[in-house]
Amino acid sequence: MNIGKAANQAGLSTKTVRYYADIGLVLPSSRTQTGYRNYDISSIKKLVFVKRARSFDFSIKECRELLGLYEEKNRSSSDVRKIAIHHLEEIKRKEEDLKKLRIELDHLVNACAGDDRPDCPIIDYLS
Amino acid sequence: MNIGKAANQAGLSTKTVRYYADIGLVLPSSRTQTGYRNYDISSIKKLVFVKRARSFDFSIKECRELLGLYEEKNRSSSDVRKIAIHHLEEIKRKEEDLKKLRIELDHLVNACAGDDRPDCPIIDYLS
DNA sequence: ATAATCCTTCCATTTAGTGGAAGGTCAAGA
DNA sequence: TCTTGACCTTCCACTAAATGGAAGGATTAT
Repeated sequence: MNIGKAANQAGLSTKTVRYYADIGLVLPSSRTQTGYRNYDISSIKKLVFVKRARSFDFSIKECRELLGLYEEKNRSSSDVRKIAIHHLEEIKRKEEDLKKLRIELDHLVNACAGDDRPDCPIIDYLS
Repeated sequence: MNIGKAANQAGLSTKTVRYYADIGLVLPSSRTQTGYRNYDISSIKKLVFVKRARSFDFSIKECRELLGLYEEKNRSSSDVRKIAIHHLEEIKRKEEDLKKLRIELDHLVNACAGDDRPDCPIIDYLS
């Protein structure tokens, strides 16, 4: 399968699939004599896997690890879980941070008249 | 004041302060004959302002706008509020996204035994 | 005088792609 | 068979917001 079709199947852009090949994350199964990348079922499954993992905001590095475990049939689920928990903690931290920001910014926005006068609690707070 | 002291006052690294000067966000008030950047009180206040705005996750572009309004004494607070509201919406969206991710990933992590067997709901979900 | 600690500029690196240019390949229709 | 359009290739530049480091000049302290 050409890169275009493969990308389509995986819901990725050709640019992204080429990028994943460049960084050795998901290699095409082969190349044609004229240099076109070929993707077989197995490699497309890997593209889909990465696409899903990325949608969970796993980094490329983590995707690489998960993909390794995905392929390793005698893996330990604890290894997968470890990566997921670490990422989950990261997500929780970010969520907390955003929540704090949101609450504080919400206060400021509510305190601001938002009219044509210059007085502004938002500016005051930042000053 | 030298860049080192200025950065210290503002709670930023010299690298960052130099970067802000490079991109024209906060320029030093002058230069010595030998090329050292000078920061006066006013420019240090701007550094602090940017530092606080950045801590709210305002982008550099937004910081530039806010800084402009900060300096414009006959501003309308509505202009400030507009920027803040826009940013607030962005934060809310990100927070929502993270929440969804967190809940879903939490389910997966809980469903995973995390032992030495290969069976793994996390891998299954991504496959 | 010299050493330590500043400061300068410039270049590379980070993340995860995206955009575009220049040019080769392939399949279909006239 | 030729051409046209839609593929594909590689390579380079750009994004955001810094950060790290190298090479070398300036200042301060001993």
